[in-house]
Amino acid sequence: YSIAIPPPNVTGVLHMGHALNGSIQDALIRLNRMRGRNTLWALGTDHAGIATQSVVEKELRADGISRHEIGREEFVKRVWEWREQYGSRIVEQLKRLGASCDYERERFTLDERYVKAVLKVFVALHEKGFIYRDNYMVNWDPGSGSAISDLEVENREVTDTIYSIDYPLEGSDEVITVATVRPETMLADTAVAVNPNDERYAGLVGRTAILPIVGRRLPIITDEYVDPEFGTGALKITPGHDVNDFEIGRRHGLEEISAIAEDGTMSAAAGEGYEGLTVLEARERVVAALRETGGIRAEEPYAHSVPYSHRSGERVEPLISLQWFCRMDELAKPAIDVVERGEVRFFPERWARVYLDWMNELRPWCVSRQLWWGHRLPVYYCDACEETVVAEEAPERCPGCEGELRQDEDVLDTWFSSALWPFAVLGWPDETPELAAFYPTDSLVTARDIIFLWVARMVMMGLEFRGEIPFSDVYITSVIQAPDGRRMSKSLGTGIDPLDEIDASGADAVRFGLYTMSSTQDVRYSPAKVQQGRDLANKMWNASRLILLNSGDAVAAPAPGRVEDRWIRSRLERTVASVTEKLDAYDFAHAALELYDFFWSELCDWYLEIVKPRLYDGDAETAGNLLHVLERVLALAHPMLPFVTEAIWAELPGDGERLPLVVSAFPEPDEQAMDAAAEAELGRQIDLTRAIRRWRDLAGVAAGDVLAARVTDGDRPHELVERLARLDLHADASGEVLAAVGPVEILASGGVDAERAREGVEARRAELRAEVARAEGKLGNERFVAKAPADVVEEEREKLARYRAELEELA
RNA sequence: GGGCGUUUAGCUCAGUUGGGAGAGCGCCAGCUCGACAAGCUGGAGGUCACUGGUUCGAGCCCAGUAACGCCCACCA
Repeated sequence: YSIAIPPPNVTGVLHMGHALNGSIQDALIRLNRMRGRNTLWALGTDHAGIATQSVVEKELRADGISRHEIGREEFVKRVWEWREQYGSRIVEQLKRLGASCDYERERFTLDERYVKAVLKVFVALHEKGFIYRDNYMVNWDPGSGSAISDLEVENREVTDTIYSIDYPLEGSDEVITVATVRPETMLADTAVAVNPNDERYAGLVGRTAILPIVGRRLPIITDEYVDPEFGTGALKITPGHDVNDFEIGRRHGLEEISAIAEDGTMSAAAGEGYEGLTVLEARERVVAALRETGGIRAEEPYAHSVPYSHRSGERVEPLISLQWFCRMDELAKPAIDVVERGEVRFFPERWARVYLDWMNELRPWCVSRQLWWGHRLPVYYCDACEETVVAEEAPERCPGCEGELRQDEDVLDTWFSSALWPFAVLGWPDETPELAAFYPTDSLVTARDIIFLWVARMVMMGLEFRGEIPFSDVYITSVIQAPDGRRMSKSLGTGIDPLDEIDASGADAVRFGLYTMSSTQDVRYSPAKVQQGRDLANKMWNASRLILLNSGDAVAAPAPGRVEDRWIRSRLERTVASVTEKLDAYDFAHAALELYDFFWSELCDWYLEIVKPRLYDGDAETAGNLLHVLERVLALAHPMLPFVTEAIWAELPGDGERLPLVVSAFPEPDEQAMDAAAEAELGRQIDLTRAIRRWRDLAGVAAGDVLAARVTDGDRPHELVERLARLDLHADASGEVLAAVGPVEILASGGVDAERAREGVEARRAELRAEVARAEGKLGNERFVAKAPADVVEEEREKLARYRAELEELA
């Protein structure tokens, strides 16, 4: 059984997402390890190209140094130093959570062997023709000075001014009006397009417009892309700076002018008076120039979505750039199949649809980044003969002309290396024993925001390079929001540090809280659930102390005799079965809550209270039964609450051969111990106890008072009722009967206010009458009796009989 | 523009195949009962967003409406 951890960034610090994710993976790993499976939780960190480079760059800048001053080699050296110093922070933090990763085998995506894997994949995909170099429109992030992929772009709603601009027609006084929110891009316009079916412009097609300011002649062309309903129905075409215009330009063979340079300023192609200006300055100047000539017909505010870099937060500049791309269509096909066939399953299921919808629309992936920190492309150019060599090992000389070779400056997108994680973390491309034993992995536990960035690409690469799926289950965790429902974020000040929570309440408490919060939807962080976990851990400790301090020399052994002993074991085994089932189904919330209910209510509130007197008397059978239950419930709880269970486990009696709980056996539900009769019998005693307690409260009987009572018929209540409901069944049985609760008649005695008792009884009678009326109404409905299933009707009749009986008894 | 999710007790959330609405916290009342006040006992509190439909019966199924949230998308 294996899990490859989603490798945290080396720059990362543990946040609530990691804590949830780690708690879940750890429960799965511990569960399967205890089941005796050969288990690996592979650990490692991600070099995180842009993030890490920015952190180190920022540090340098604080010292007044730019990375360009010290050069690439020195800069990369500094990043490695940074990584040596801080890179293991998050790993240490995972330990505090109790994550039982394989810390001995920690990997890093820039390890020597990992680099080998990345280069091998790049070269192989290049040989297949999937990876190629092209001059193409990319998302340029001026913040990081690099191209980024479509997935690293986020669209934000922005209100800009939309300008309607008149382009004069050549040889006429007429104009054609186009609209734009980016007037500065007109400097690179090379056409005007209209819809082929737009009759308004039919006469203009084939004529020429004159680009204001610049004076360039623009052909008026037709393209289906243009929406005649939108604006004037005429569209200025800027193939160099707009994705759609680029496509249209390629369709029509238009000139591609790059008026904006990669540094975010206007290039020489923008023309005199514009070169060197920032985009915004250029915009102002273009608008001013147009105003002067009356070229602006209208300007109005316009809300639209604009691409921003997910990394740097700067506005993305679409521009044409020479980059390396990876064609995805053929890689996607098998990756679609395995999800459609259910070989890779998503939990919750609906994410499979999201995955498939995206996979069916895959466009080429821009994999090159203009950074220094990362896997440098294994691509070598010969300036002498223009040969390009793609090879894992750098060749000495150009194979064509023996000339000098120059390695490509770019590095790969970080997600390119992460895509190999499930097999590269196990040592691929070497055929290691780990790879043989643990690939494919079992569960991938991750957040939904990287389904495309990471999950999909791992499936594609796993199938391409191992011929096998990388994992069979993908569990998508909830997103944990701040308690007020906002995003948890550092900048908003809404973040909650899991380490602070661990300090305050303990790792088990935080884990329990996170399990109960986990859901199929987003949830708000609930400090109360963490407290519930802290209380449970505390309860486990105290209950264990009670048992261990009073068990003498007893050894764990199920006691056969008493109904309550059989009852608790039956409840235990059902809990074992149910909690296990929930864990296997990734239903951690119910697993945790069912454990809580069993331990708190059934074991502590009822069973311990029932057996206390015998335990104090040194009854070995009772102590043995308790130890038996305790051992099993500790083992059951261990995957979720490792610390407190292990600590108690160490205190259990034994001959010193007891293994640590972490490597002890996980309990299998024992069908033999499930005892419906015992459960029914004790259920009756508990109901009766609670009914009498309720009566006492209604009647205002002081908590400490023992009530005189007697039993009316042969159905004698168990002695536990007498004690837990504080009755004296051996008192003088001749007093006035104040009330009958089931088979128990409560007699008048000094401490009871008879009048108030009557009120209490009357309140209960009113409840019962309402229930009787409800049941009678239902059974009086002929159609219900005729159409409802027989067992439902029968059940209703039994209820009615029961309520009538109690109503009569309650004199 | 398309898709997905959510709407249940004051708060945060559960509610399996339709068959008398649940938990934790909070609230009220009462408890030094030899593990635990981070505890024990009892209790109050809900036209399950809205409208219509199917059904003997709907929190659950169907259709629609509203609000909130998320994802995807090239409309100047």
